[in-house]
Amino acid sequence: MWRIKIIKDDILKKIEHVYTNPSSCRDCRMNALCIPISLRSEELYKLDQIIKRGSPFQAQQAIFKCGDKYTAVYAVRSGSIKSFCIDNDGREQVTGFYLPGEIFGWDGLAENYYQNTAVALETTSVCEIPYNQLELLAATIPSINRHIMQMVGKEIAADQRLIALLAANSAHQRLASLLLSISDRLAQQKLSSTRFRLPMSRGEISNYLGLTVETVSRAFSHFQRAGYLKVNKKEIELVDKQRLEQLLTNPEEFE
Amino acid sequence: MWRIKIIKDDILKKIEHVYTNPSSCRDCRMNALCIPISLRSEELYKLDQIIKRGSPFQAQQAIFKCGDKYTAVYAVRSGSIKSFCIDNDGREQVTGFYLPGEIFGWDGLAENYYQNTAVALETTSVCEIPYNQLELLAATIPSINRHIMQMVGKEIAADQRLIALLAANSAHQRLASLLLSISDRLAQQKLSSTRFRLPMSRGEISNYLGLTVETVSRAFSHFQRAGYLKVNKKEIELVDKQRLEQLLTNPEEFE
DNA sequence: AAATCGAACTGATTTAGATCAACTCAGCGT
DNA sequence: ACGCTGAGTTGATCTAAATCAGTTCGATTT
Repeated sequence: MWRIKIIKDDILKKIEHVYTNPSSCRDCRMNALCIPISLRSEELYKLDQIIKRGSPFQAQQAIFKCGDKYTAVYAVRSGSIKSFCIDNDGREQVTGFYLPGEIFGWDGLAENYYQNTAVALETTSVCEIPYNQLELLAATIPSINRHIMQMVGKEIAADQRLIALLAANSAHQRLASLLLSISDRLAQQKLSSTRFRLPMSRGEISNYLGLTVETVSRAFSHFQRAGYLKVNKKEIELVDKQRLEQLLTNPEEFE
Repeated sequence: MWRIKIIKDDILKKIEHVYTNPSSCRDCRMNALCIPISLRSEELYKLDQIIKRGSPFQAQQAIFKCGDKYTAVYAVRSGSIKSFCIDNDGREQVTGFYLPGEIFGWDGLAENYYQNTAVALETTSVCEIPYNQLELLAATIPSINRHIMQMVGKEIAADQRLIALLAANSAHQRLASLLLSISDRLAQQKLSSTRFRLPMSRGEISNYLGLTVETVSRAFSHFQRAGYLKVNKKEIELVDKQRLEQLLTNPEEFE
């Protein structure tokens, strides 16, 4: 008991890595998410060939930095990523969180340089997909090209959802929306959608949602008092998911 | 004199249309913006063949609606477009404004259905670029494919800039940022970047910026009093552009 | 020219969330 | 065991922007 307790998160993640690190897309339990289901086996093989699987990143380590030459997009295999840019007044602005099975790094497309910095929130393994090789592959395999466009489209859709959230929603709605989004995305990986550990700090959440830490903290407390969820630092249990969903559609009652 | 004054904007735009409507990309004065400069002449010809140039849209007319099957992306030839979606609580949320030379409609990529509605803000001509034909073209001409990815990348970059704006900036900063953005984009078309007519209403601006009409109106008045610009309904003259730019980087003095 | 209507502006009041200021507590090194 | 540190929470104010309530002005109708 005691022995297990004192093992650090980072070490646990490394152990997990050894047991979950697949050597090919075929074996990867994420593949339904990041690869077209329709891909035939020889196509999958070709995609497999160009993907680089490096050793995992430590917490706080950058996968790429804003201003780096754009060379690849990345799929999260395990762990999680935050992406942020530096805005006009020089402060960090978080633009996205990426969970296993999700692709990040599309922001380099326009200028050939990344517009964001991507850092690991915890020990994180990623698949690196060199972009010029992917481009080549896309030119020969139409289904891959279509899938690429779909993934890029998802990034646009996610960004626009965030715009709508920031433009028109209250602090409570913003936090509820983030929690529900994480819950849904975990469900897609067949993980528990009601009990999970947030990989990011309160500060990162508040920055992402355009709020202050204090407001986010109070929102968490409020939700807990109202019985919608249970919080213990980063551990979250969604008790009344339906209620949280109602909060998004109804600007109405909350006491 | 009198005769000219009573001609409606819409009619003027139609007259303009007759004289500026090009029959091919080669003749279009926007082409430097919406077509890769690197495109060789036979490639340009092929692109030209697939583009449909319909008759102009009236103000308030929809180019496509949210939920429509995704068939094409569009380039603004003249006029302007607003794009909006319906958010959780059923209200309209403006996600973008598009000026001549800009491409809209990428939001259909992920789901094969448009996530937004695009409507003309005034009489507006667009080039329709059927997507499956563009995809075919991209597969055979690498430079077109690269250009497509670049345009999509621009959309992502623009969305992320808006996210940063909404998450971390004051009402004054948001409005200043929009005005400067429009100014820059007009400059790219070799139009006046200091005197222009806003195609959208105060309501549309405020919705886009996540503010109320009153706040936007007050911000305009404030800027005028401070001598940064002159406003007359939708006519804007940027007098002290530098000052507006400083506002974005400095959360400091404003009286 | 009078009446109507809607977009934009302005003033007064309210409020959600920011800011400022303690305080708690888990992890860490010594 | 003993401070030390930094993330997180909580409470007390303050303020930017929302809300509510007219007013102005130009265009449209009659």
